[in-house]
Amino acid sequence: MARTRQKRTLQTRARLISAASDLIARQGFEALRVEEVVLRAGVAKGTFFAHFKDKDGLMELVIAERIDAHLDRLEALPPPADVDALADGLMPMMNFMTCERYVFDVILRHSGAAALERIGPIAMTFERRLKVLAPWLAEGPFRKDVSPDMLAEGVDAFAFQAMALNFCALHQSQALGERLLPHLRAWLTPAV
Amino acid sequence: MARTRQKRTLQTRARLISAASDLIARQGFEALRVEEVVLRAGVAKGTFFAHFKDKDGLMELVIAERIDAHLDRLEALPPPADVDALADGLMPMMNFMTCERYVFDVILRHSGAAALERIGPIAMTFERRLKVLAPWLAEGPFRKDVSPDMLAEGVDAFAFQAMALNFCALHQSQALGERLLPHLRAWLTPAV
DNA sequence: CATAGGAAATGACCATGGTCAATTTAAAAT
DNA sequence: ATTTTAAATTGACCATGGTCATTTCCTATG
Repeated sequence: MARTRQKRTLQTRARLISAASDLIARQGFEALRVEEVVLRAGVAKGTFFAHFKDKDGLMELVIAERIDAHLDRLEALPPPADVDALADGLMPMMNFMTCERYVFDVILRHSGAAALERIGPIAMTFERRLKVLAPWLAEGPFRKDVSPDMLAEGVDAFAFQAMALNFCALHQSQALGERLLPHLRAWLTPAV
Repeated sequence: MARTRQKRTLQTRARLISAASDLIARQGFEALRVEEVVLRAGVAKGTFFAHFKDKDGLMELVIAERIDAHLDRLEALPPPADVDALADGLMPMMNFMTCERYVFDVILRHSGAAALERIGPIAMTFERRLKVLAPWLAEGPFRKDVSPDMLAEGVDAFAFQAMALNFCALHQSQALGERLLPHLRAWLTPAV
Protein backbone atom coordinates (compact mmCIF):
# COMPACT_ATOMS: atom_id res chain seq x y z
CA MET A 1 0.00 0.00 0.00
CA ALA A 2 1.06 3.54 -0.56
CA ARG A 3 2.14 5.49 2.47
CA THR A 4 3.74 8.90 2.32
CA ARG A 5 2.72 11.47 -0.21
CA GLN A 6 4.62 14.23 1.41
CA LYS A 7 6.20 16.05 -1.50
CA ARG A 8 3.11 17.22 -3.34
CA THR A 9 1.21 17.78 -0.12
CA LEU A 10 3.87 19.93 1.47
CA GLN A 11 4.13 21.95 -1.70
CA THR A 12 0.40 22.63 -1.80
CA ARG A 13 0.37 23.54 1.86
CA ALA A 14 3.30 25.86 1.40
CA ARG A 15 1.57 27.54 -1.53
CA LEU A 16 -1.56 28.07 0.53
CA ILE A 17 0.35 29.59 3.42
CA SER A 18 2.41 31.75 1.13
CA ALA A 19 -0.66 33.00 -0.72
CA ALA A 20 -2.32 33.82 2.60
CA SER A 21 0.74 35.65 3.89
CA ASP A 22 0.91 37.75 0.75
CA LEU A 23 -2.73 38.69 0.99
CA ILE A 24 -2.47 39.46 4.69
CA ALA A 25 0.55 41.65 4.10
CA ARG A 26 -1.41 43.52 1.50
CA GLN A 27 -4.82 43.92 3.11
CA GLY A 28 -4.57 42.79 6.72
CA PHE A 29 -5.94 39.75 8.50
CA GLU A 30 -9.61 40.57 8.65
CA ALA A 31 -9.98 41.03 4.90
CA LEU A 32 -8.59 37.59 4.10
CA ARG A 33 -11.00 35.44 2.07
CA VAL A 34 -10.55 31.70 1.61
CA GLU A 35 -11.66 32.15 -1.98
CA GLU A 36 -8.81 34.54 -2.67
CA VAL A 37 -6.27 32.29 -1.01
CA VAL A 38 -7.13 29.24 -3.13
CA LEU A 39 -7.30 31.35 -6.27
CA ARG A 40 -3.85 32.72 -5.68
CA ALA A 41 -2.50 29.33 -4.65
CA GLY A 42 -4.01 27.75 -7.76
CA VAL A 43 -5.95 25.02 -5.99
CA ALA A 44 -9.61 24.21 -5.44
CA LYS A 45 -11.51 25.37 -2.41
CA GLY A 46 -11.87 21.87 -1.02
CA THR A 47 -8.10 21.53 -0.95
CA PHE A 48 -7.91 24.37 1.53
CA PHE A 49 -10.07 22.48 3.97
CA ALA A 50 -8.11 19.28 3.42
CA HIS A 51 -5.10 21.15 4.76
CA PHE A 52 -6.71 23.25 7.48
CA LYS A 53 -9.65 22.39 9.69
CA ASP A 54 -11.18 25.77 8.92
CA LYS A 55 -10.18 29.33 8.16
CA ASP A 56 -9.14 29.80 11.78
CA GLY A 57 -6.77 26.88 11.37
CA LEU A 58 -4.71 28.86 8.90
CA MET A 59 -5.03 32.07 10.87
CA GLU A 60 -3.73 30.27 13.93
CA LEU A 61 -0.59 29.25 12.08
CA VAL A 62 0.16 32.68 10.71
CA ILE A 63 -0.61 34.52 13.93
CA ALA A 64 1.21 32.06 16.19
CA GLU A 65 4.30 32.31 14.00
CA ARG A 66 4.41 36.05 14.60
CA ILE A 67 3.88 35.68 18.34
CA ASP A 68 6.62 33.08 18.45
CA ALA A 69 8.99 35.48 16.77
CA HIS A 70 8.31 37.95 19.59
CA LEU A 71 8.86 35.22 22.16
CA ASP A 72 12.17 34.35 20.52
CA ARG A 73 13.23 37.92 21.02
CA LEU A 74 12.00 37.98 24.62
CA GLU A 75 13.79 34.76 25.41
CA ALA A 76 17.08 36.26 24.29
CA LEU A 77 16.61 39.35 26.44
CA PRO A 78 18.23 39.66 29.86
CA PRO A 79 15.82 39.56 32.82
CA PRO A 80 14.15 42.95 33.35
CA ALA A 81 15.51 45.14 36.08
CA ASP A 82 12.11 46.47 37.08
CA VAL A 83 8.45 46.59 36.18
CA ASP A 84 8.98 49.24 33.52
CA ALA A 85 11.58 47.14 31.77
CA LEU A 86 9.21 44.19 31.90
CA ALA A 87 6.42 46.22 30.33
CA ASP A 88 8.80 47.55 27.69
CA GLY A 89 9.76 44.03 26.77
CA LEU A 90 6.14 42.90 26.47
CA MET A 91 4.82 45.85 24.50
CA PRO A 92 5.86 44.85 20.96
CA MET A 93 4.14 41.49 21.32
CA MET A 94 1.05 43.09 22.78
CA ASN A 95 0.99 45.63 20.00
CA PHE A 96 0.95 42.87 17.44
CA MET A 97 -1.73 40.92 19.28
CA THR A 98 -3.95 44.01 19.17
CA CYS A 99 -3.02 45.21 15.69
CA GLU A 100 -6.54 44.25 14.59
CA ARG A 101 -9.64 43.50 16.57
CA TYR A 102 -10.00 40.36 14.45
CA VAL A 103 -6.51 39.17 15.36
CA PHE A 104 -7.16 39.58 19.07
CA ASP A 105 -10.42 37.67 18.68
CA VAL A 106 -8.68 34.78 16.94
CA ILE A 107 -6.09 34.68 19.71
CA LEU A 108 -8.76 34.63 22.40
CA ARG A 109 -10.71 31.92 20.60
CA HIS A 110 -7.67 29.69 20.51
CA SER A 111 -6.12 30.58 23.84
CA GLY A 112 -7.20 27.20 25.13
CA ALA A 113 -6.52 23.81 23.66
CA ALA A 114 -9.78 22.13 22.83
CA ALA A 115 -8.28 18.72 23.43
CA LEU A 116 -5.06 17.50 24.97
CA GLU A 117 -4.06 15.68 21.79
CA ARG A 118 -4.45 18.74 19.70
CA ILE A 119 -2.83 21.77 21.28
CA GLY A 120 -3.02 24.46 18.62
CA PRO A 121 -0.17 26.81 17.74
CA ILE A 122 -1.72 29.73 19.59
CA ALA A 123 -2.36 27.71 22.74
CA MET A 124 1.31 26.79 22.56
CA THR A 125 2.33 30.43 22.63
CA PHE A 126 0.40 30.78 25.88
CA GLU A 127 2.31 27.95 27.49
CA ARG A 128 5.54 29.27 26.11
CA ARG A 129 4.92 32.81 27.31
CA LEU A 130 4.54 31.54 30.86
CA LYS A 131 7.74 29.51 30.47
CA VAL A 132 9.61 32.61 29.33
CA LEU A 133 8.14 34.92 31.93
CA ALA A 134 8.45 32.76 35.05
CA PRO A 135 12.25 32.63 35.27
CA TRP A 136 12.43 36.33 34.54
CA LEU A 137 10.09 37.10 37.37
CA ALA A 138 11.93 34.74 39.69
CA GLU A 139 15.17 36.69 39.16
CA GLY A 140 13.74 40.19 39.17
CA PRO A 141 13.09 42.49 42.13
CA PHE A 142 9.56 41.24 42.63
CA ARG A 143 7.50 39.73 45.42
CA LYS A 144 8.59 36.29 46.57
CA ASP A 145 5.52 35.19 48.51
CA VAL A 146 4.05 33.39 45.51
CA SER A 147 5.60 31.12 42.92
CA PRO A 148 7.15 32.52 39.73
CA ASP A 149 4.58 30.52 37.76
CA MET A 150 1.76 32.30 39.48
CA LEU A 151 3.47 35.66 38.98
CA ALA A 152 3.68 34.88 35.26
CA GLU A 153 0.04 33.89 35.10
CA GLY A 154 -0.87 37.18 36.74
CA VAL A 155 1.20 39.17 34.27
CA ASP A 156 -0.62 37.40 31.46
CA ALA A 157 -4.00 38.08 33.04
CA PHE A 158 -3.26 41.80 33.35
CA ALA A 159 -1.76 41.95 29.88
CA PHE A 160 -4.90 40.48 28.37
CA GLN A 161 -7.12 42.80 30.34
CA ALA A 162 -5.14 45.78 29.14
CA MET A 163 -5.39 44.56 25.55
CA ALA A 164 -9.12 43.98 25.82
CA LEU A 165 -9.65 47.47 27.22
CA ASN A 166 -7.68 48.79 24.28
CA PHE A 167 -10.68 48.01 22.09
CA CYS A 168 -13.10 49.70 24.44
CA ALA A 169 -14.03 53.26 23.64
CA LEU A 170 -14.60 53.89 27.33
CA HIS A 171 -10.89 53.43 28.01
CA GLN A 172 -9.20 54.24 24.72
CA SER A 173 -7.83 57.50 25.99
CA GLN A 174 -5.22 55.57 27.93
CA ALA A 175 -2.48 53.95 25.89
CA LEU A 176 -1.94 50.23 26.22
CA GLY A 177 1.27 50.61 28.19
CA GLU A 178 -0.09 53.30 30.48
CA ARG A 179 -2.89 51.02 31.46
CA LEU A 180 -0.74 47.98 32.05
CA LEU A 181 1.97 49.54 34.19
CA PRO A 182 0.05 50.39 37.39
CA HIS A 183 -1.53 46.96 37.42
CA LEU A 184 1.79 45.20 36.95
CA ARG A 185 3.27 47.30 39.73
CA ALA A 186 0.41 46.42 42.06
CA TRP A 187 0.74 42.75 41.18
CA LEU A 188 4.51 42.37 41.25
CA THR A 189 5.55 44.82 43.93
CA PRO A 190 2.75 45.13 46.50
CA ALA A 191 3.47 47.50 49.37
CA VAL A 192 1.27 46.31 52.17
CA MET B 1 -45.32 63.78 9.31
CA ALA B 2 -45.64 60.64 11.33
CA ARG B 3 -43.23 60.17 14.19
CA THR B 4 -43.54 57.36 16.67
CA ARG B 5 -44.59 53.89 15.63
CA GLN B 6 -43.80 52.34 18.94
CA LYS B 7 -46.69 49.98 19.51
CA ARG B 8 -46.24 47.63 16.56
CA THR B 9 -42.47 47.88 16.73
CA LEU B 10 -42.24 47.03 20.39
CA GLN B 11 -44.55 44.10 19.85
CA THR B 12 -42.42 42.70 17.03
CA ARG B 13 -39.27 43.18 19.04
CA ALA B 14 -40.81 41.45 22.02
CA ARG B 15 -41.89 38.54 19.85
CA LEU B 16 -38.38 38.18 18.46
CA ILE B 17 -36.80 38.19 21.90
CA SER B 18 -39.38 35.81 23.27
CA ALA B 19 -38.91 33.40 20.36
CA ALA B 20 -35.17 33.52 20.84
CA SER B 21 -35.46 32.91 24.57
CA ASP B 22 -37.67 29.90 23.99
CA LEU B 23 -35.28 28.41 21.48
CA ILE B 24 -32.26 29.09 23.69
CA ALA B 25 -33.98 27.47 26.65
CA ARG B 26 -34.64 24.43 24.50
CA GLN B 27 -31.36 23.99 22.62
CA GLY B 28 -28.80 26.34 24.11
CA PHE B 29 -27.21 29.52 22.75
CA GLU B 30 -24.91 28.09 20.14
CA ALA B 31 -27.64 26.25 18.25
CA LEU B 32 -29.73 29.39 17.79
CA ARG B 33 -30.46 30.18 14.14
CA VAL B 34 -31.84 33.50 12.97
CA GLU B 35 -34.04 31.59 10.55
CA GLU B 36 -35.71 29.72 13.40
CA VAL B 37 -36.19 32.86 15.42
CA VAL B 38 -38.04 34.72 12.67
CA LEU B 39 -40.06 31.63 11.81
CA ARG B 40 -41.23 31.26 15.39
CA ALA B 41 -41.82 34.99 15.74
CA GLY B 42 -43.82 35.01 12.52
CA VAL B 43 -41.84 37.75 10.80
CA ALA B 44 -39.54 37.97 7.80
CA LYS B 45 -35.82 37.64 8.08
CA GLY B 46 -35.19 41.25 7.18
CA THR B 47 -37.28 42.32 10.13
CA PHE B 48 -34.81 40.67 12.46
CA PHE B 49 -32.03 42.87 11.16
CA ALA B 50 -34.19 45.95 11.35
CA HIS B 51 -34.40 45.36 15.10
CA PHE B 52 -30.89 44.09 15.80
CA LYS B 53 -27.65 45.08 14.15
CA ASP B 54 -26.74 41.43 13.75
CA LYS B 55 -27.20 38.09 15.46
CA ASP B 56 -24.75 39.14 18.16
CA GLY B 57 -26.97 42.13 18.87
CA LEU B 58 -29.72 39.84 20.08
CA MET B 59 -27.31 37.53 21.87
CA GLU B 60 -25.91 40.53 23.71
CA LEU B 61 -29.34 41.41 25.03
CA VAL B 62 -30.19 37.94 26.22
CA ILE B 63 -26.79 37.24 27.74
CA ALA B 64 -26.45 40.65 29.39
CA GLU B 65 -29.87 40.22 30.97
CA ARG B 66 -28.71 37.05 32.66
CA ILE B 67 -25.46 38.60 33.83
CA ASP B 68 -27.39 41.55 35.20
CA ALA B 69 -29.59 39.22 37.20
CA HIS B 70 -26.44 37.83 38.81
CA LEU B 71 -25.20 41.34 39.50
CA ASP B 72 -28.53 42.20 41.11
CA ARG B 73 -28.02 39.30 43.48
CA LEU B 74 -24.41 40.29 44.17
CA GLU B 75 -25.40 43.86 44.85
CA ALA B 76 -27.83 42.72 47.53
CA LEU B 77 -25.23 40.55 49.26
CA PRO B 78 -23.27 41.81 52.28
CA PRO B 79 -19.56 42.46 51.67
CA PRO B 80 -17.57 39.21 51.74
CA ALA B 81 -15.67 38.43 54.93
CA ASP B 82 -12.73 36.90 53.09
CA VAL B 83 -11.42 35.77 49.71
CA ASP B 84 -13.35 32.50 49.84
CA ALA B 85 -16.60 34.32 50.41
CA LEU B 86 -15.75 36.61 47.51
CA ALA B 87 -15.10 33.65 45.22
CA ASP B 88 -18.30 31.97 46.39
CA GLY B 89 -20.24 35.08 45.51
CA LEU B 90 -18.72 35.29 42.04
CA MET B 91 -19.02 31.64 41.07
CA PRO B 92 -22.65 31.52 39.92
CA MET B 93 -22.07 34.39 37.51
CA MET B 94 -18.85 32.83 36.24
CA ASN B 95 -20.58 29.51 35.79
CA PHE B 96 -23.17 31.14 33.61
CA MET B 97 -20.58 33.04 31.59
CA THR B 98 -18.84 29.74 30.83
CA CYS B 99 -21.93 27.60 30.39
CA GLU B 100 -21.08 27.41 26.69
CA ARG B 101 -17.90 28.21 24.82
CA TYR B 102 -20.03 30.26 22.44
CA VAL B 103 -21.47 32.34 25.26
CA PHE B 104 -18.02 33.15 26.61
CA ASP B 105 -16.91 34.14 23.11
CA VAL B 106 -19.84 36.50 22.69
CA ILE B 107 -19.05 38.07 26.05
CA LEU B 108 -15.40 38.56 25.13
CA ARG B 109 -16.32 40.01 21.75
CA HIS B 110 -18.52 42.61 23.40
CA SER B 111 -16.50 43.27 26.53
CA GLY B 112 -15.51 46.61 25.06
CA ALA B 113 -17.73 49.33 23.73
CA ALA B 114 -16.93 49.93 20.10
CA ALA B 115 -17.94 53.55 20.41
CA LEU B 116 -18.72 55.84 23.28
CA GLU B 117 -22.21 56.58 21.98
CA ARG B 118 -23.09 52.93 21.73
CA ILE B 119 -22.10 51.05 24.87
CA GLY B 120 -23.63 47.63 24.43
CA PRO B 121 -25.46 45.71 27.16
CA ILE B 122 -22.52 43.39 27.79
CA ALA B 123 -20.01 46.22 28.03
CA MET B 124 -22.38 47.72 30.60
CA THR B 125 -22.15 44.62 32.74
CA PHE B 126 -18.38 45.07 32.81
CA GLU B 127 -18.70 48.59 34.12
CA ARG B 128 -21.33 47.52 36.57
CA ARG B 129 -19.32 44.58 37.87
CA LEU B 130 -16.48 46.93 38.78
CA LYS B 131 -18.96 49.26 40.48
CA VAL B 132 -20.32 46.40 42.56
CA LEU B 133 -16.95 44.90 43.40
CA ALA B 134 -15.00 48.03 44.34
CA PRO B 135 -16.97 48.97 47.48
CA TRP B 136 -16.94 45.36 48.59
CA LEU B 137 -13.20 45.19 48.30
CA ALA B 138 -12.80 48.51 50.06
CA GLU B 139 -14.64 47.19 53.10
CA GLY B 140 -13.16 43.70 53.18
CA PRO B 141 -9.95 42.52 54.86
CA PHE B 142 -7.86 43.15 51.79
CA ARG B 143 -4.73 45.12 50.90
CA LYS B 144 -5.07 48.90 51.12
CA ASP B 145 -2.03 49.98 49.14
CA VAL B 146 -4.00 50.28 45.92
CA SER B 147 -7.40 51.74 45.15
CA PRO B 148 -10.56 49.65 45.41
CA ASP B 149 -11.12 50.30 41.71
CA MET B 150 -7.83 48.72 40.86
CA LEU B 151 -8.53 45.81 43.17
CA ALA B 152 -11.80 45.25 41.35
CA GLU B 153 -10.11 45.38 37.96
CA GLY B 154 -7.64 42.78 39.12
CA VAL B 155 -10.39 40.50 40.37
CA ASP B 156 -12.01 40.77 36.95
CA ALA B 157 -8.73 40.04 35.19
CA PHE B 158 -8.17 36.90 37.23
CA ALA B 159 -11.78 35.83 36.89
CA PHE B 160 -11.54 36.03 33.11
CA GLN B 161 -8.27 34.18 33.05
CA ALA B 162 -9.78 31.40 35.15
CA MET B 163 -12.79 31.23 32.84
CA ALA B 164 -10.60 31.11 29.73
CA LEU B 165 -8.50 28.31 31.18
CA ASN B 166 -11.70 26.45 31.88
CA PHE B 167 -11.99 25.81 28.15
CA CYS B 168 -8.42 24.61 27.89
CA ALA B 169 -7.86 20.88 28.03
CA LEU B 170 -4.44 21.53 29.51
CA HIS B 171 -6.03 22.89 32.66
CA GLN B 172 -9.45 21.32 32.77
CA SER B 173 -8.55 19.03 35.63
CA GLN B 174 -8.81 21.99 37.98
CA ALA B 175 -12.29 23.30 38.67
CA LEU B 176 -13.04 26.93 37.95
CA GLY B 177 -13.15 27.89 41.60
CA GLU B 178 -10.01 25.97 42.52
CA ARG B 179 -8.11 27.87 39.90
CA LEU B 180 -9.41 31.27 40.85
CA LEU B 181 -8.87 31.12 44.61
CA PRO B 182 -5.06 31.10 44.84
CA HIS B 183 -4.82 33.95 42.35
CA LEU B 184 -7.37 36.02 44.22
CA ARG B 185 -5.53 35.38 47.46
CA ALA B 186 -2.23 36.43 45.93
CA TRP B 187 -3.85 39.56 44.50
CA LEU B 188 -5.95 40.65 47.45
CA THR B 189 -3.89 39.56 50.39
CA PRO B 190 -0.20 39.62 49.45
CA ALA B 191 2.20 38.62 52.21
CA VAL B 192 5.45 40.24 51.31
C1' DC C 1 -62.67 61.12 5.51
C1' DA C 2 -59.05 61.25 2.40
C1' DT C 3 -54.37 61.26 1.83
C1' DA C 4 -49.48 62.04 2.23
C1' DG C 5 -45.29 60.59 4.08
C1' DG C 6 -42.33 58.11 6.65
C1' DA C 7 -41.65 54.03 9.64
C1' DA C 8 -41.88 49.08 9.55
C1' DA C 9 -41.89 44.81 7.27
C1' DT C 10 -40.95 41.80 3.38
C1' DG C 11 -38.43 38.20 0.86
C1' DA C 12 -35.51 37.52 -2.98
C1' DC C 13 -30.84 37.81 -3.16
C1' DC C 14 -25.87 37.91 -1.86
C1' DA C 15 -21.29 36.68 0.58
C1' DT C 16 -18.65 33.52 2.47
C1' DG C 17 -17.25 29.59 5.14
C1' DG C 18 -17.58 24.82 4.88
C1' DT C 19 -18.91 19.68 3.03
C1' DC C 20 -18.47 15.55 0.39
C1' DA C 21 -18.99 12.10 -3.38
C1' DA C 22 -16.42 11.59 -7.30
C1' DT C 23 -11.97 11.86 -9.63
C1' DT C 24 -7.06 12.15 -10.21
C1' DT C 25 -2.43 11.12 -8.87
C1' DA C 26 1.60 8.77 -7.54
C1' DA C 27 3.98 5.45 -4.38
C1' DA C 28 4.43 0.66 -3.64
C1' DA C 29 3.50 -4.19 -4.91
C1' DT C 30 3.58 -7.57 -8.61
C1' DA D 1 5.78 -2.15 -17.01
C1' DT D 2 1.39 -2.86 -15.00
C1' DT D 3 -1.64 -2.87 -11.33
C1' DT D 4 -3.26 -1.60 -6.87
C1' DT D 5 -4.69 1.47 -3.51
C1' DA D 6 -4.83 5.05 -0.53
C1' DA D 7 -3.77 9.83 -0.35
C1' DA D 8 -4.66 14.20 -2.53
C1' DT D 9 -7.58 17.07 -5.17
C1' DT D 10 -11.71 18.82 -7.22
C1' DG D 11 -15.84 21.73 -7.64
C1' DA D 12 -20.70 21.58 -7.29
C1' DC D 13 -23.38 22.21 -3.49
C1' DC D 14 -24.97 23.53 1.18
C1' DA D 15 -25.77 26.48 5.55
C1' DT D 16 -26.30 30.58 7.45
C1' DG D 17 -25.69 35.39 8.43
C1' DG D 18 -26.69 39.61 6.34
C1' DT D 19 -28.51 43.33 2.56
C1' DC D 20 -31.72 46.23 0.18
C1' DA D 21 -35.23 47.74 -3.24
C1' DT D 22 -39.97 47.27 -2.86
C1' DT D 23 -44.33 47.03 -0.52
C1' DT D 24 -47.39 47.56 3.40
C1' DC D 25 -49.06 49.89 7.23
C1' DC D 26 -49.91 53.51 10.51
C1' DT D 27 -50.46 58.26 12.04
C1' DA D 28 -50.79 63.16 11.47
C1' DT D 29 -52.63 66.68 8.75
C1' DG D 30 -56.01 69.35 5.70
